[in-house]
Amino acid sequence: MTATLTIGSLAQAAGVNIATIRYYQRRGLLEEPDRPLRGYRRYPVDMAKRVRFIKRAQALGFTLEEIIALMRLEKMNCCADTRMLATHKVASIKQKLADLTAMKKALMQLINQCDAGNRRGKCPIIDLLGHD
Amino acid sequence: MTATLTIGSLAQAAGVNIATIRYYQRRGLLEEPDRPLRGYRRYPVDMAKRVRFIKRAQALGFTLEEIIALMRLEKMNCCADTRMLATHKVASIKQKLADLTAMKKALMQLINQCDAGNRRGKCPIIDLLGHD
DNA sequence: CTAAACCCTGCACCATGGTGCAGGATCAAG
DNA sequence: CTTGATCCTGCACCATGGTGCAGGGTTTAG
Repeated sequence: MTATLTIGSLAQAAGVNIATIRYYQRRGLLEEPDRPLRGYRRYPVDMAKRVRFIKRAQALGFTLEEIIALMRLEKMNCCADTRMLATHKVASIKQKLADLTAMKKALMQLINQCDAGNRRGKCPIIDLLGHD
Repeated sequence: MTATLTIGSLAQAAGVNIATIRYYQRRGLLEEPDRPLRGYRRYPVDMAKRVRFIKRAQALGFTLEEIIALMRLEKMNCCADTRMLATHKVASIKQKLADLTAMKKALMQLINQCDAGNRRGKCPIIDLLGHD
C-alpha cells in the first residue's frame, strides 16, 4: 500500500524520462524499490518529490555526486563530519546566492535602462561576476 | 598595448586550461582575438574577467548557450526582445534564489540540530525543494 | 482470450563541456 | 645559436548525465 507507483507513473509525476529513473537507481540516487509483481518496480508516492528535488538541485549547478551527498546528510546521524560537510555546503550556497543576486541586479538594471530609453551605459553583468 | 595576454597567461589568470580558452572561442563565448605575431593569440587583460564570469555562471547551473545569451544581452541595444529575454532570465534567477535559500535554511537547521544534540527530527531539505 | 500498453535487461548511442596528444612552428633567455 | 618553454592546428578521447532500441515477458481493458 505504501508502494503504488509504477516506474511509468513515477516518471510522469516527476516530469522525467523512465530511463532517467532507472539511471538514478544505478547511480545510487534512488534506492532499489520493492518489486512485488514479477520484477516490476513499485515506488511509494513521495518518491516523485525526491526526483523533483534532484532535478532542482541540478538546475542550481550541483552534480549528481553532490546531490547524493546532500541527500545523505538528511539521513545520517549527526557527527563531526556531517556537521562539517553541511557547513561547507552552506558556504558554497552563500557564494551562489551572492552571485545570483548580483546577476539579477544587473539584469534588472538593464531592464530599467531599457524602459528609460537610455541604453548608453553598459550593463555590468560581467563586471559584477568576473572579479577575483 | 590593449592586447597583452598570451593564451597561457590568460588561462592561468582565469584558472582554466588553455584548451578551454580555445574551446570557448570555437563555441563563440570569446571573440577571436588579435594575432599580431605570426598566429599567436593576444588577449586584452580584462578577458580573464570574462572567462571567470563564464565559470561562475556555469556553477549556477547555466549552460554555455545560456551564458552566450547573457553576454549578448550586455552588448545589445535595447529592444523588445532584449527586454523580454532579460525579464525571463530574472524570473528564472528568482526561482533559483528561492530554491537555494530554502536549501540553505534546511542545512542551517540541520547544523543547529547537530549543535543541540537532538537529531530526532528529519532535516527537510527534500521536502522544501521537492514540491510542485 | 487477445491486443495494446507497460515493464524488464542490456547495450549502444547521444550531447555537453571539456582534455590530451601528435607534429610542427615560434619565442625568449643564456 | 641553441634549448626549453610556449604557441599553433587538428583530431581523438574522456566524463557526466542521460536516451533509444532490441528482444522478450507481463498486465489489463475490452
